[in-house]
Amino acid sequence: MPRPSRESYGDQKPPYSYISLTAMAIWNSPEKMLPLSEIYKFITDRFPYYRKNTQRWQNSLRHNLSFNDCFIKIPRQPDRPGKGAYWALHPAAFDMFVNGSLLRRRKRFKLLKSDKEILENELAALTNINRIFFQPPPDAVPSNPNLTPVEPMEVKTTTETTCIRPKRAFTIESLISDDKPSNNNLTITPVQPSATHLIPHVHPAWLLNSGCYDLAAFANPAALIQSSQMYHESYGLAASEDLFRVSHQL
DNA sequence: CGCTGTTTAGCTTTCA
DNA sequence: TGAAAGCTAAACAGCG
Repeated sequence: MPRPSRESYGDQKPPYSYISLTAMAIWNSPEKMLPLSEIYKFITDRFPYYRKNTQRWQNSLRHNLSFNDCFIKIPRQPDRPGKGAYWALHPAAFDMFVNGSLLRRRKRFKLLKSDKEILENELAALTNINRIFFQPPPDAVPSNPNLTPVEPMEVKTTTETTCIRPKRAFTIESLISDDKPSNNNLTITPVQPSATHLIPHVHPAWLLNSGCYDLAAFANPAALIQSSQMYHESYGLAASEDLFRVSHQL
């Protein structure tokens, strides 16, 4: 018997957790990140059940976003004013769900404290980069002696940066195979950041979803581009297509 | 002021 | 049956 499609639940509550629904919404977005209001919209558009009692489930959903490390809050870029941040999926949270199912997760995705600190540090660095690159050119705004120029914050760099791509998501293979090191890991060596090396307008979610955790890679455009290309060729598109297919089958 | 985000608490459900 | 996962409620702070 064919399984019901997502749209066939009608007023019945869909068998997805809030985490699954949120992950679906984020993955269906072109940029793989959404503001809270768009996550609400995705869910209410597809699941009529959630068009009522909005206060209740939206509160639960916000709780899940804050509580679970699998969701990353990404500050808005200055050219995208609005309320609230963007939310993305942590790249290491790909294989949370049992047998590729969005019904129940294998285990809670929890970052180690050290990893969490690294991530926060990197997001702070990105916010700083955005501030620098989205600052209007000096000749575009009348000089105002009351404004303090933005001083670039020091971006921590390492001599070696490892970009860890997630295992191919939602396959039995990914669930049963070891996390043994492989050539899936790309080692790049960033150079010291400078104004000419930094890439403007690269969004945090793009970087995070490309599996590159260390934003020092910003300092080496060639490595960043190479990393991105390899990711998309071997994993990125396939992984997102898998999730998209799964979320449509259920 | 309403929305967003965080946190705590208590309960139910599911799984090993 | 205990632990983990999930759901709900609520209080509160910050921000646009």
